[in-house]
Amino acid sequence: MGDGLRSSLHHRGQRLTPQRQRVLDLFERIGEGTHLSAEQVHQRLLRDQSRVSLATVYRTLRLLSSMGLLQELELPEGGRRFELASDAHRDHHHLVCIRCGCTEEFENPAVLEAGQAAAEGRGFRLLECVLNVRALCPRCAADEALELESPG
Amino acid sequence: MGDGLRSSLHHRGQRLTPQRQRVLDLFERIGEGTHLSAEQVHQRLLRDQSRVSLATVYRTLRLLSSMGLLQELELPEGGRRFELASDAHRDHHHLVCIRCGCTEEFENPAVLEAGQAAAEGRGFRLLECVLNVRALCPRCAADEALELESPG
DNA sequence: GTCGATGCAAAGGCTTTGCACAGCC
DNA sequence: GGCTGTGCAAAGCCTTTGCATCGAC
Repeated sequence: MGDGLRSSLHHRGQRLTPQRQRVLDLFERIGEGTHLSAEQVHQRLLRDQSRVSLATVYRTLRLLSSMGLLQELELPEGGRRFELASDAHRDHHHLVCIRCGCTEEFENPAVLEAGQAAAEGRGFRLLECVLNVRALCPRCAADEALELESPG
Repeated sequence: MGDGLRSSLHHRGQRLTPQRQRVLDLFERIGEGTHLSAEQVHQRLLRDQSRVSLATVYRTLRLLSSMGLLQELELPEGGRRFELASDAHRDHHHLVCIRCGCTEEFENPAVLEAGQAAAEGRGFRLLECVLNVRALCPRCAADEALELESPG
């Protein structure tokens, strides 16, 4: 545990520090489906008695993303968020409620195929294929229907 | 021209101002495939002798997006950008070069179907379905290959 | 004439950066 | 021991907001 990270870093002439280890540990502990902002990562580490400065959290999130260990979500609402990017979990997509912010994940090979077709047809080399479905979750859809009946 | 916008605004108790007209005009003039940031909108309007403050540009972009006349892109790199959201142009997707930022658009009904299936399966009400494909364009892929051969 | 919209400048949030010191290799 | 990484605070960027004035209806 941690040696994979260590050697990946060494290949790049970089070092394994306790801070980097703690950030990656956190994401591994909370599992694949959870999306955290830099601020949330910072808060959780403080709660765990792991003192890491916010600046280092930002630097580490960028580093781990560039190494492919984390993945940045492309959801404009609510700022940048990151999640673990495990192989088993790659090419999954997000269903986001625009009202309460809750997210569900799903997979569908047709999406990757569509991205590949588009990239190949234009001579692009595909790197990543991200589908975001914005929607209302069942609860928020019900709430909204109520508000339309009796506004105010 | 402009009366559709006027009556849409009046329905909401809002007014058609020259500034709002100018922003929408700009997007209609440049066509569907072009994505502009708030700053770029501001610059173009200045160039056209249409004096609109940057604050108003921001307010207007948000307004027109909430009315469904513009659509915000979800590309983290390079800040928020907007494009015209015509019916004929809905449900198109973006192929983005992460190196030079150039974008291509494409359509593929399989993407919308995937989004609909995910939403329906979980009881969500689908609003929008956005696929972003990150890739290297032919030129940047070639440049990168060269750099790997002879770094520095 | 009223009430919403604009322009300006200041404030705000989030993120990055400069620098001295700490600590990994 | 050298050189990368950290922490802190300051700066930076993009966006929003308060307020007086303007102008659409």
